[in-house]
Amino acid sequence: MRLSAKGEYGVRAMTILALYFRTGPIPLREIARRENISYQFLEQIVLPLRRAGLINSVRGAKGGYTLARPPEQIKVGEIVRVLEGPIAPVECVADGNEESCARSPACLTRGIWEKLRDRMEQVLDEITLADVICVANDKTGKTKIGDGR
Amino acid sequence: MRLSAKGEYGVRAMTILALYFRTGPIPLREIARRENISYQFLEQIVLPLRRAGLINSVRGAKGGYTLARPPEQIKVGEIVRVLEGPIAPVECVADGNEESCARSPACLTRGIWEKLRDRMEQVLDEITLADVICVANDKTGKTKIGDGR
DNA sequence: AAGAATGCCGAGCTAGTTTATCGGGATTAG
DNA sequence: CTAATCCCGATAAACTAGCTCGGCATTCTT
Repeated sequence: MRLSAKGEYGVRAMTILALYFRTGPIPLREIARRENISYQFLEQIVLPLRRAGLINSVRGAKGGYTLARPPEQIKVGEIVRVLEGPIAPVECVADGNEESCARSPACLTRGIWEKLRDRMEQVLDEITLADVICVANDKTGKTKIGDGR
Repeated sequence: MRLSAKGEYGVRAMTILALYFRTGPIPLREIARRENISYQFLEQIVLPLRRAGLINSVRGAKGGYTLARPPEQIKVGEIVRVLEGPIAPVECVADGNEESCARSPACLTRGIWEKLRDRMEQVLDEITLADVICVANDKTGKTKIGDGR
């Protein structure tokens, strides 16, 4: 039940971009250094993020990456879906798999995974990058993320 | 964000055992056949379940496995934890890892994963095997599992 | 007592995935 | 022109998931 490093690194990288949203493009090397991630691995991670339209790139010297939208408008769930595929504990409840499992006409366990999937999506889609970096400004440090409902 | 086949098969197998809870021990071959799982792979799955005390075994001819407790007293979360390890989207929020991440004194993303972990545990620990097989008896078929709050 | 049905268990194996690394090209600021 | 940066396909190393094998131990049935 784990995220891969790709997903984890991706969310961390997007968080850095959110912190510097108004500061102009941030180069990948900077992010790699700060988050202690292999630069070349990080390249592979931002590629799909850019293709998915979550970030923009500026080429050449003084170039780098910026969020394509303000932090309040980027949900963690979006990032995770781009890097990890559909959020689902088992394959048969991913995407638009509306039919029941092939193997069993009435799969008893399906309901478990549907419910788990829904709750996972709910959590990840209610937290935006703004929520994540908000904790950084809040010096109490105890604030629960995403509790503003 | 997927369960491994081990976890999925394990929950399916336990569901079968729940269905036949009062019928005496069910042999593994029977479960393997019904659920279309490799018998020898299933052997490896029930081994940790037995060691964890979730099921009992009866050796010899007419032997097999039974739930160690009635279905109402076995949570899906227990099964998943035995087969997949701690329920946590990233390693650093698994188990009793109370300290923040080693790499960053104040990891901004940690809160996301803690919240996701808590919700996942909540779902899996509120569904018992009795809830799962209950749907089998309820012929409306539309009943949401675990909605009895 | 024999034989069949079962559980118990360590070892190995294969294909795929994950996590990088390499090498080089394209673009742009200064 | 040069350094900094993004772009991107190919490859490699390590790991893991998902089985498979072989054989022993126990118990029921005949």
